[in-house]
Amino acid sequence: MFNLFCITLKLNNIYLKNRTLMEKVYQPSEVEDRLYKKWIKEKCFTGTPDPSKPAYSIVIPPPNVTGVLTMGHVLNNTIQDILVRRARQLGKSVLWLPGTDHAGIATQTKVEQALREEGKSRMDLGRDNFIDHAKLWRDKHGGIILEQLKKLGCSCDWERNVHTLDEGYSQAVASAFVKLYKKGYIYRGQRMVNWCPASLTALSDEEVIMKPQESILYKIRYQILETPGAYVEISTTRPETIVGDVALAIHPKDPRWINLEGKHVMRPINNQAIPIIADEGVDKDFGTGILKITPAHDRLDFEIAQRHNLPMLEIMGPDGILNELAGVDFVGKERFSARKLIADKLREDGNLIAEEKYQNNVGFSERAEVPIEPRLSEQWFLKYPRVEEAKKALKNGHIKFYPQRWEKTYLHWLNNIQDWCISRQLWWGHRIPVWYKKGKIRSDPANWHISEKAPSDIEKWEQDEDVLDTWASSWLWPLATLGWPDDETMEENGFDYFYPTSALVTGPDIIFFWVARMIMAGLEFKGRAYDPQKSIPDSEIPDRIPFKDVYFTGIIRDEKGRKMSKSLGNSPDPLDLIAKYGADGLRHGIMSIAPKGQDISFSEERIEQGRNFCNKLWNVSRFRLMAATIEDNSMVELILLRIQQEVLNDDDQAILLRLVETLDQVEKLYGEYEFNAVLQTVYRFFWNDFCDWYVEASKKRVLDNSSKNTCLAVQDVCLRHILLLLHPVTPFITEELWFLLGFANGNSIQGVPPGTGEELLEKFSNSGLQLDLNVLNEMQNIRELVTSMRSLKADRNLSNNREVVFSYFASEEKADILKRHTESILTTVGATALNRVENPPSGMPAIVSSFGSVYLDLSVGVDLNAEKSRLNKDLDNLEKIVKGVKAKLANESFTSNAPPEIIEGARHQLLENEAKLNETKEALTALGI
RNA sequence: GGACGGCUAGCUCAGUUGGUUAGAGCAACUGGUUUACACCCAGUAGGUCACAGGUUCGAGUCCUGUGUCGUCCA
Repeated sequence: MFNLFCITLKLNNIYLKNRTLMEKVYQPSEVEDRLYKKWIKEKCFTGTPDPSKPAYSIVIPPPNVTGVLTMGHVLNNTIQDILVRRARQLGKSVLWLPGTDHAGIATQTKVEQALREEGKSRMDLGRDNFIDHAKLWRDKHGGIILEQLKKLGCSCDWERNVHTLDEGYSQAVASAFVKLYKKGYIYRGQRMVNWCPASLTALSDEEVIMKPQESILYKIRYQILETPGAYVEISTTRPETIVGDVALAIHPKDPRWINLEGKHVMRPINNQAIPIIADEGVDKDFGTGILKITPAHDRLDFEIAQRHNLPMLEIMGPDGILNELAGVDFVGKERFSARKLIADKLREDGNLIAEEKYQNNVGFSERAEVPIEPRLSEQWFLKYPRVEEAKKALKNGHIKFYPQRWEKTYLHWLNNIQDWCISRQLWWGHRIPVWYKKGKIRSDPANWHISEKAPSDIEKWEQDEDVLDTWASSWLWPLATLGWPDDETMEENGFDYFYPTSALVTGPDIIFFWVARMIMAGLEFKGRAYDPQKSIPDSEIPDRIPFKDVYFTGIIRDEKGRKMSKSLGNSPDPLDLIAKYGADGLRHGIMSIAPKGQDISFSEERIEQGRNFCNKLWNVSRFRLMAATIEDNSMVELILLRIQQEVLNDDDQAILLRLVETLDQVEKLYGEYEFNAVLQTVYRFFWNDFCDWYVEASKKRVLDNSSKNTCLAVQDVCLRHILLLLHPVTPFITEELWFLLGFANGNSIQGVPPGTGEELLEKFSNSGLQLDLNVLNEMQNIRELVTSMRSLKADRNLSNNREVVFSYFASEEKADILKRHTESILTTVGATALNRVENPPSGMPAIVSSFGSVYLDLSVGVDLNAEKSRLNKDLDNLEKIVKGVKAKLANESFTSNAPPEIIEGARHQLLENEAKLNETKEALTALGI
């Protein structure tokens, strides 16, 4: 029995010992996985409406369900995680709502590609089978990215995860379509659209990327029928469309060609007489000023043809292959080979006058990366609702953009807005909720059934085959993820509490695709319905907008400045980086190089720095634990109780005052989304002030029982706040240390506010601690002195751990200050003595400081020439400064115009530098040269 | 063609209403195994702030123009 007791005790001791024995190098992987599991288990990320607290909500920009994590995601989601974690610390009730996007074209393309590898096409499967197949594929590959986000530490409410093809979401999409249709915003029409011959679908203008291309400009002659032997000349980059020509056009005010109007020319391919017309739309300055009109294959030509009642000759199929109307020679030819064939034929017939290299802009399909084809087709279009209100929401400051400059881009797009082609000839997506009477003409609205529900006599109807543009579902994201439009679901999800969301974090590349459209959707759908002709009252705008702040991140580029993309293969795998540097290291690294809205050039070295930072934090905590066991650190007030005012020295006061400053600066910077400045500020305080100075200076004091407790308590106060300030950026290590250093008392760091500088000062004074503000400036001078003294040693090749003796020559007043700081000076410089002398000693290397001259006592020989040249260099610099400031002060317009504090500063600067100048001269003399 | 952004140390970037001698990290170089950390410490060197004008007592900062790289729109 006794033995058993002993064994248990022993085991307990080992356990306790292991718990406080920290690894020499921080090992993130075990910590991160363990803590994430704990947080999930304790439901720390659950977003619950709590009327007693302010709400804070963010909806994730839904990544493509079948995508994988990229560096862009890392940046974007780290920022969101920082925001929500900070909000939790500040006592808000927080929801970060995650989800994924079905990504219509992108996913369908991938699935079809996989099918092709099996030798099948989607047509072989049929629509229903294909969709089942795609769903399986989605479920297999989908969600990988969500698991990756968890690895990164993202504190989303995973139980709320939404996918755009979920049933509820799909109903929201259908409902929005019906509502918009009923209000007259949606119409069906035969229009010129951007057609992607690879994906076989229409695209919106936003999905077309204009790229400059090296093309050939073909100059072609057409014979004028009314005057045999006479020709006109036109220029085109697309000769294959000649077979679809129905006219030539001139500008009505072009004197060169006005007499041609009404005459006819012979089309040089598939010979046929076509008229010459005059239209304002013709560009007089392009080529000869004569335009060939191919109405079915060009946007401008289509408009001109409509004005002149010209026939639409469609010569190309949806797949970009020429049809029988192109004539027997060209039917079945692909568009680019047809271009060559037709050019050859023209050349053969002598109708091709010239071929010139020509750079023009060609529209490419964003997804399929092939040139799009303007094509006449029947599609559904949306006339955007609430365009004016969307402008107003920004102009009146209800929505704020960070950085602000993106406002211009947003407003410019809204000012030039075009109707949105929302139908896509795909299967993967939200099927358009429109049914047509079987056997009747589809273009007649009398034969339409437009509703969220299929008609009851479904056998007499057939549903529109098309699906909606993915963005026409994701523009409802903030609404539908919170349950809109179903009242009961909205109530369940806390819609009224969490909407409008607090912030949106996204890239400026989707400002039109997504941001602007979400704003319009919010304005249109949130709250009561307004007649399209009636604008929404200003007072309602703040409740309807989907988010208040929009933070646009930069684009991550590689070392060569190229955008990181999967196709270039220049993006590292974030999971590899996490394995190598820890999620905290990655987060810290990426945030430290991400200035607000500026592009980021990625380099792995930065991530390494993030890891190093974590390791430093780990080790200084380890050092703290080695100095003494932790007492009750669960409240600042308890830590402060251990500080004795009479023991508190200038180092203590200075670091506490710097902490107060840092708290205020960081608070301000978080509010301005200046994350890299947050990190810079914390870095300076933590590394330069706390580790490099305070901890070093206190090493001896910790060994002295009279100062030990005070000194460690000051360290604890600093560490506690450093952890709190950093927690949003590096959640794992801060939580781990929060427990190890005894701040937790069983509770997570997550809900603890860092507090403001003012609050901390109040706690100091409540604990009877007085801090002298003058100490900060004085410590700055002391640290500069220490740097000079170290430099003096280093110049003599004395390693910083070699202890030496210094003496100084200074006024009574300065000497008093130096005496107060002797201990930390000796510790930090590595010296055994700092003695005041009555006269400047000769033959010793010296430095001149704001406290007077300091001499290094050397038993070893002094290189007099080296000393002399060093001091002369200082002298030159000082003379330059003194001369400059003197000139400034002698300038009457300066002394009469500049503010008093600037003049005072200049006078002070002059005095100080003159004193240094004199002392440097004396030091030179003292060297005896 | 229009709009916006960048150009500051070898590299990546700070520099917030114009105001004392322009800062940091990395890299380089020198020295260092002092009871935290070599993922570290100390020190050194390195910049005519893209260029040209202008405003001002004073410009990296404001204005005009130019160059250059990038993004978006047409």
